[in-house]
Amino acid sequence: MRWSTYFIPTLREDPADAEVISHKLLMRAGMIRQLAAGIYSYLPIAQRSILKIANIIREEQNSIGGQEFFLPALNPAEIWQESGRWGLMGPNMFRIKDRKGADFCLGMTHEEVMTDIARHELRSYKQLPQVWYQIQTKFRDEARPKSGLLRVRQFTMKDAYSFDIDQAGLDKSFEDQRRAYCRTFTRCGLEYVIVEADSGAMGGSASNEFMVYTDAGEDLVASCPLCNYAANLEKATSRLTPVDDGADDPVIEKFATPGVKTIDDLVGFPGGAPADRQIKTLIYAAVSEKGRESRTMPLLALLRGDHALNDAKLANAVARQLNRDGWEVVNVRPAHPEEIFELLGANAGSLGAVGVTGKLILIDEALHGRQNMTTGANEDGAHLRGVSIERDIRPTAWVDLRSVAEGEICPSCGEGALRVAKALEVGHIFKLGTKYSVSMNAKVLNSEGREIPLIMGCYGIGVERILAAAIELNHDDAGIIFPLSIAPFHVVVSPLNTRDAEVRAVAERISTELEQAGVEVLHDDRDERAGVKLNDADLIGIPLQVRIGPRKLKEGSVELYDRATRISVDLPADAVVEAILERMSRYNKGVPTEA
RNA sequence: CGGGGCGUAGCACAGUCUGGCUAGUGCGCUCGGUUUGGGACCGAGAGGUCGGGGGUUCGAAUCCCUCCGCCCCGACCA
Repeated sequence: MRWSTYFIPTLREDPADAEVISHKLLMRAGMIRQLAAGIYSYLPIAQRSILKIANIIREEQNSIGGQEFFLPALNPAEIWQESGRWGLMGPNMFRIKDRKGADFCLGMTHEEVMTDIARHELRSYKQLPQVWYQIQTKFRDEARPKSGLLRVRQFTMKDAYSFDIDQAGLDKSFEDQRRAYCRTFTRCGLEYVIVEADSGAMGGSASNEFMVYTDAGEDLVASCPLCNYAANLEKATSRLTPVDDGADDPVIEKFATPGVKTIDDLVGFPGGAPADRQIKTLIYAAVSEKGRESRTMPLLALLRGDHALNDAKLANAVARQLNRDGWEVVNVRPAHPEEIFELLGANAGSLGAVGVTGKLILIDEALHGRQNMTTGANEDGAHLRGVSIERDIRPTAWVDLRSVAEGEICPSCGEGALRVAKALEVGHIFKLGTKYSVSMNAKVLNSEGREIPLIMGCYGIGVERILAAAIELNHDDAGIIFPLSIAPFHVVVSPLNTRDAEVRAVAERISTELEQAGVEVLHDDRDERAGVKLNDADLIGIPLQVRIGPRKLKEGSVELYDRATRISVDLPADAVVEAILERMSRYNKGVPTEA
């Protein structure tokens, strides 16, 4: 490919509205341009990388028996209504009407379409298992698109679905995918970690996310440096060191606490208590919907005074309590001050659950067995001490509600101090079970002739996120450093002085020979100064570069430059093709084919 | 949806507070010349509904109203 006629509009300066590194470099390298918030055009070299990533994904899916489909992005409302997600997806789903006024949406994912095919075509356990996937554009009307390609409204996703007759089959399909994901991300040059993840309100059991550690990520991952425990903060747990509560079975005593509004206030208040001897009482409101009906229910969430509530854990716990009789919890939000006063007769700062009955009370497991605690008295300016939890509080359910904190002890090995770091989700696999097969009536006959719902798994990979993550992980002050496997080209051939006929001729010859050997070459035949060519080549991150200058060429040599190390070696001009092939094969051998 | 910021040439920005010459600067682009191993130099040019609409004024990029778009923080994110 000749650079002079190829479209790579590089920029010298960072665009004003780019914040994260991958966004700046994708723009500067001439890979993407923005069309609207969270909507990007992929220019030629980005498209080349994306096709390579997609192809690696495809090869690994095919290797575990996956069969590629291409499904409609445009979906009729009916199938989403059937699965119950037409309402659940809320404003995150793009919705349109056709000319007759019928409702359609743009697919955010394809459980519904796949399940629809499965229920029409799969009849017998003999046809199972099936692993179906596609690589398609997905649409999500994100409330806040951001960070270049990391959080967008239109993106490419590989989504796979497995259909099995039983749990053992699902376990195998899941494990196949897990291994295929490991190989996929490794081949793309990403360092990743597999974490335990929240499977969300959508149900399902096992759930693993594939995360890349980067500050550009939006998730938090807790991991143990001593064992292989790693979990999304929405799921992570830890072991706590016991707190000494002092005297057994004390009596409850009310005491005046004028002006005390927070846990901290009470720590410093005479006769108060340390934070880990207090009960934090938070009031939330759960909004549920059933068809067009909507109702709001207040609830109490109780935690140890120094512990932080995890919103995702609370939302899941509330859904488990309230999702029944067709009601679906759609939002769990902090209660408004008026709602709090109406519920407990006091204002935030003096709230507690002692003596509260007939309300939904969720209590964090870390409070098990605790006594002689201090909490609000449901009377402004007053608190209670000597509260023994099992004796004095009647919770609806004990649940895990708190976020683990850095430094707490690993729940798996019991020794390591957990670390918490930002990470980007590039893949997510989980066991769906029968949620969609039941709601959409996708059944097959088992070996006993009985009709049973298909057991499903679903497995997603964000294609552009792999590209962006690769850049977040591999760059320097000169630009992108692409892994060979997903680089737009393998080699840039740079004649450094295009006025020199000999330099031009050698560049032509080397480019042609490389192409004939199957190497993807970008021949920088532009009439530019050497500095421009070298800087552009570094910026777009092509792994290898052949630099041909008049001085060294007089002695018969050219330079082979390695983008990652920025080291170049002089080689005889007629030895460079072989040297490149050797380096490329060494790289390819370095990539494991088994996880 | 709440809070903050921004919108002037392809890109990055100045000018706006305090209304007034022909709306500037750098990069990029075109032409001519010189130059040629880490984003060259000289000269000459092209390129603008100052985000849209409305208003105030003798006069609006600048002041007022309104709408739109984009970025950041938060909420949200099967």
